[in-house]
Amino acid sequence: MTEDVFKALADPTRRRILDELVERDGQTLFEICARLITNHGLGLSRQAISQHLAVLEAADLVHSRREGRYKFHDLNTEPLECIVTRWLRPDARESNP
Amino acid sequence: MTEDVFKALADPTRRRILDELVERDGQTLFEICARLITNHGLGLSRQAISQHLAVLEAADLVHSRREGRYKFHDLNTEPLECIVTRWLRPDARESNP
DNA sequence: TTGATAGGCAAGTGAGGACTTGCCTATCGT
DNA sequence: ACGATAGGCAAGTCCTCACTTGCCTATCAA
Repeated sequence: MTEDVFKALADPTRRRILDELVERDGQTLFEICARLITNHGLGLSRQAISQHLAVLEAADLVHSRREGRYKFHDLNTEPLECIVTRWLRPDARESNP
Repeated sequence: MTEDVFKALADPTRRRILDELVERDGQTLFEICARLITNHGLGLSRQAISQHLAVLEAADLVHSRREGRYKFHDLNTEPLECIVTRWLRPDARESNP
């Protein structure tokens, strides 16, 4: 489960997708493709982005809702929190009361 | 630079190494090999662990200091912080005053 | 109903990365 | 000096994964 989060974040393109979703939730596949090409110069096929979104969904970093022929994608940052807490030292560091 | 952090965290074995270092700093290569096999059943070659440590060092997640014929490895959790903050929404969430 | 739009499924290709194996260097104890 | 210990370098294998290509399904507008 949390293993998938690390794999999902390993790819640069997937991180760019999260960058786009953090600016605006509810984007469709085509919108993400367009924004990746205009904002980052990433000229990838639609199918490539679709597969990336599937990986992000499997990692629970992206939630999707289908409406008609559109499928909207929302960012979910919750799985990111356990990444840092995993390697926090038990001994008091800077921000421990 | 921060790109290397994601790549470093992508591998399960490297995450186990960080798990061992968070329990005790200053372990040598052989100590890490031994602990991986006893605590996690990971029977990898010494060279494999050495290469993993090199990746972790390149990502600045591990600092190393050489003393005589020993090389001690210390954990550095600092690069982990920017991972989560990258996708934090500007709009106030739960922990925003 | 027809055409256009939004998305999905499946197989194939190519490159990067994890791991091994073999050999070499450096430091310590006796 | 010698053997033992701790670690490094380099080439080779194998497999995962990112990406493409081709074709198929579903919804909307005219």
